[in-house]
Amino acid sequence: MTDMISPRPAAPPRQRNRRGEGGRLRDEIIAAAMRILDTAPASELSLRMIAREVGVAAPSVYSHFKDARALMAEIVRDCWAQLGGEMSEAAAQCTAGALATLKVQMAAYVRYAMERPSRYQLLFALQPLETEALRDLPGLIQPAYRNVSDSIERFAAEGHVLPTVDVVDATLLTLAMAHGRIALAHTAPHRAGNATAGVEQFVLDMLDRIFRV
Amino acid sequence: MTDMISPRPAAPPRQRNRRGEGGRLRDEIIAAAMRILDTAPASELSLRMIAREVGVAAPSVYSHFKDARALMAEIVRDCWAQLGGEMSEAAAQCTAGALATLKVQMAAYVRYAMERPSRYQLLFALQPLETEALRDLPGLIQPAYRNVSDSIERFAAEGHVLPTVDVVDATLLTLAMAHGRIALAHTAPHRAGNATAGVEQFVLDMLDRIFRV
DNA sequence: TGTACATCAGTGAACGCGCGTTCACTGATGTAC
DNA sequence: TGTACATCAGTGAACGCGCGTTCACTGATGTAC
Repeated sequence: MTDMISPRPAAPPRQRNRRGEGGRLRDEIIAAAMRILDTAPASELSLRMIAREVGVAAPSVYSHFKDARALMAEIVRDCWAQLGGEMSEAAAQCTAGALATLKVQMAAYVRYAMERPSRYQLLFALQPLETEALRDLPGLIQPAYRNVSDSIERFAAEGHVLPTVDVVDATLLTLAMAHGRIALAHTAPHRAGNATAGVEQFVLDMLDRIFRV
Repeated sequence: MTDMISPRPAAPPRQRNRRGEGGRLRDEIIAAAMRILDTAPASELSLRMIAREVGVAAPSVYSHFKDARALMAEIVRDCWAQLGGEMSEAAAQCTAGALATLKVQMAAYVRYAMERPSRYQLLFALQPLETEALRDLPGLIQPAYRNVSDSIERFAAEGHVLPTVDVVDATLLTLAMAHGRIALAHTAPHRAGNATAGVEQFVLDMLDRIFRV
């Protein structure tokens, strides 16, 4: 009964790209991976599964990615970019002070993590890949990290005293607190307070308390 | 070069248990799993690998565990118990106030997570298992959770005002902060401050600031 | 305008791997008589 | 004290699965003449 999870429906028949447009497949592959992550756990993602979702034979992937690892690395990269992008977008809408901006950014962070759990989990599952393709990890995290540290720096510039010795520590505290709370929610999704709204509320409350105005 | 990770050495020849002592194998299996987790990532743990480490044929495992899932669940269970146990042990040594006890407990938590990263990661990797064998998850986390919430309750009883609305939230904040910081360290192990001592320092500092005396 | 041809996008079959699981079995060891 | 036998601890071979990867290939399409 528990195992009667619906198998992925077969991809619709696909017509091949026109002559100089083979590059489109690359985008289709990434898009298919994202689609899979919307309904399956990150651990199920595989080259063959992605090829199936696109509606293409497995070897076709090799025209666009060196190997499975490179493909996965690219997907991770894109997820980090999405997360950073959504945080920046949220910040851009916010004209209030630094703390308000930080809260808006972190609300976007929480929503990404809670609404696309598999994508979010992939961000921290890169151990097996790390060895080569993701040497530039710091660069990947950068967009998300920067969103937070910029706001905190602005917060300090507004004349507030930080709850930590420096901006780096305050940034780590902010991200650690949010990531930790999210991980607990993901581990026990049905507990009270572990839905998106509850986690978002928790994180925003904590930001208020940590950076008490 | 990167892939030249030493393969696990073959297990020494094993002599079978005596007549009524077949049950010993069960313990050997769990012990072997723990040994594997000392050097391999949690994702590599498998029934066959464990059997190999014990020095026994794969089917032998089935005399003691219903299937691979039940085996994995038992391992997770044991890891939670270890973590809770080490926290309690640390607390027992501490005769000072509630905050000092909490710090000692969380220091034990951080050390477990940093020194046995694969075991720690297994604690939060139970998604695939969760469906049945780990319905009692709250019960598993309990020992670790209880350590923290008991100390915080004592802290409040000492007359201090909590930094959150209630004990539950303060417990979540404490665990989320620590877990999040640890996860960041695990994701980028070679960054400055991400060694055991750095993470422990961070967590203890934050506890001081969160529960500022 | 028609045709030969190079190129491009993608295929199908096969490989070896490690996995979980099943099955019929083996051989040592303790026990009953 | 000796022997037949049941039981127990564990085995070996085989299964199907999905995976990543390789290889030689096919067939449509645009281009050159």
